[in-house]
Amino acid sequence: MASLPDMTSKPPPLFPRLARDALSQRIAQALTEAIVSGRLKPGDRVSESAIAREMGTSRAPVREAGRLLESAGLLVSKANRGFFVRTITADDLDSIYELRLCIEREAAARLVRVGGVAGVVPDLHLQLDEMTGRSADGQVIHQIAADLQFHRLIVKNSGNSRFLAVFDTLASEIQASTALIDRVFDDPHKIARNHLLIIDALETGDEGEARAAMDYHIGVAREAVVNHFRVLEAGHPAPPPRKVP
Amino acid sequence: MASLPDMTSKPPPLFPRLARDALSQRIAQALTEAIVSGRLKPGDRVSESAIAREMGTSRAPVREAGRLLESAGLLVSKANRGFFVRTITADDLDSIYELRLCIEREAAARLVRVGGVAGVVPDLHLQLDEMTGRSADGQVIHQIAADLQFHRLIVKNSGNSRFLAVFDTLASEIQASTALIDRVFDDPHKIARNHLLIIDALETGDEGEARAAMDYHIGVAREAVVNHFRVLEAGHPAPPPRKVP
DNA sequence: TCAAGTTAAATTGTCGACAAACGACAGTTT
DNA sequence: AAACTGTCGTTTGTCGACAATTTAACTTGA
Repeated sequence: MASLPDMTSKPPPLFPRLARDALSQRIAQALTEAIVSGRLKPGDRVSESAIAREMGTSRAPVREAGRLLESAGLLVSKANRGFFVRTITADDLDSIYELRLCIEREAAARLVRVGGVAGVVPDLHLQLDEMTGRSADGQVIHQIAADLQFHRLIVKNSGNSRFLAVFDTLASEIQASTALIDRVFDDPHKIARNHLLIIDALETGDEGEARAAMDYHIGVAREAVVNHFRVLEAGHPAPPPRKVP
Repeated sequence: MASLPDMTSKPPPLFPRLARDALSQRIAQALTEAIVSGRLKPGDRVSESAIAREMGTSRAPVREAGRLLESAGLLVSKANRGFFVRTITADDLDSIYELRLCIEREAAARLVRVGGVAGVVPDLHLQLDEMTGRSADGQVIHQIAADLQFHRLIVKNSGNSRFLAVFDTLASEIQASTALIDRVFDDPHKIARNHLLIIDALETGDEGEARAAMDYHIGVAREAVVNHFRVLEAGHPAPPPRKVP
């Protein structure tokens, strides 16, 4: 369905009508890219005027982009001080993973309940290939992105839009925080095998199985990531904020 | 515990830091009040210029307030069209309550786990009094607010800051949607009794008991509210948007 | 009468400018 | 020497104005 050409509206949406408002969004995207890639580090100041100067726009759209990323959890704003890249502690990450666990556990169960498993399994396999492919060329960031995308597919197809909204927020925070990590935790093929277990659990058609698989999978990731950050914090007790354009 | 004076931090926050940025926030608060009180109805347009004219400010802070409420889920923005009061469907509410269930179930269990029950029970009883008091004078809106506040206390003291962040978003959406309701679902004293059951469960010190109590309590509310909205939707298939200053 | 095309009004997106607020540094006092 | 106070430069919060877009109102034609 939804594949028939729509005769009622204009013929070709050839060029995706780029709304004027897109300016804020493009700025937001550029900032996001800078954060998840690690060019902007936690605690760094994000100056409205500096960004505006660099990008050749006024401060207004930069401000909007900042607010956008603030609600996405990538930036924080101090009154009369401006925006700063959010500093994420190990405790924060633990809270994030605990919430993520609640969401994804239910999402997996819900996906089974509404009978949407068969529809997503092919996409899940595709995403898995992407994941192992990315890890081959040492692109840790892209590998993590593909990993999150795998989980996102499950959440999205669970049918609860709020689950997806929360997941997206958490995912961007996780992606941003893992920008500091330069090594993979596990052998890529082992990770792929773990994800296969999730698919298997989904295909049993048992809600309890699906929940349990998610519980285990995310629990493992949680422990690994949080521990990694705890030792990082032990080494860098208070990283001094850098001034970045 | 948590009752000893904290010697490590500054003594008293004697004067509460009043930031200049408060302007946007005051506008946001005024808009929120208008929405939850029902003066602004779902689908209504919220014009930047009109609001700015009325409040005697420029459009910039109004815009910020709009973005703030957008991330809070009270408004939606269409490109080049401005802000509109979010229309919430029965399905939306069902999704919201399902998410709320996930959060609060874990929050209750977590509260028990970290041993914070004794610290909040007195506050919970105070909030319960507030709730029954409000319902006496027919202030349904305030009663619902007090109800949400009760639940918020539990979430807040659970110790996971993300739980609270999500809950606050959901709470404001619930509060806004229930602005359309003009009658109480249940006898106030029955509601109070139901909340007492939650307190009892928390005091058993058993995580499973706490979870189960929340499951039941929120499940009942979910069914009542969602059903109420389904019949509302049957009557008002597509309420036409009103133009409001 | 209704439909489509055209014009006018209103509203948003963006811009540059101004004043208040903050952080830093220096000077003064105890 | 330490702490407080005053000044200075930088950055944000806010403002009014302009350009682009949408909405409506109006005209025209079948």
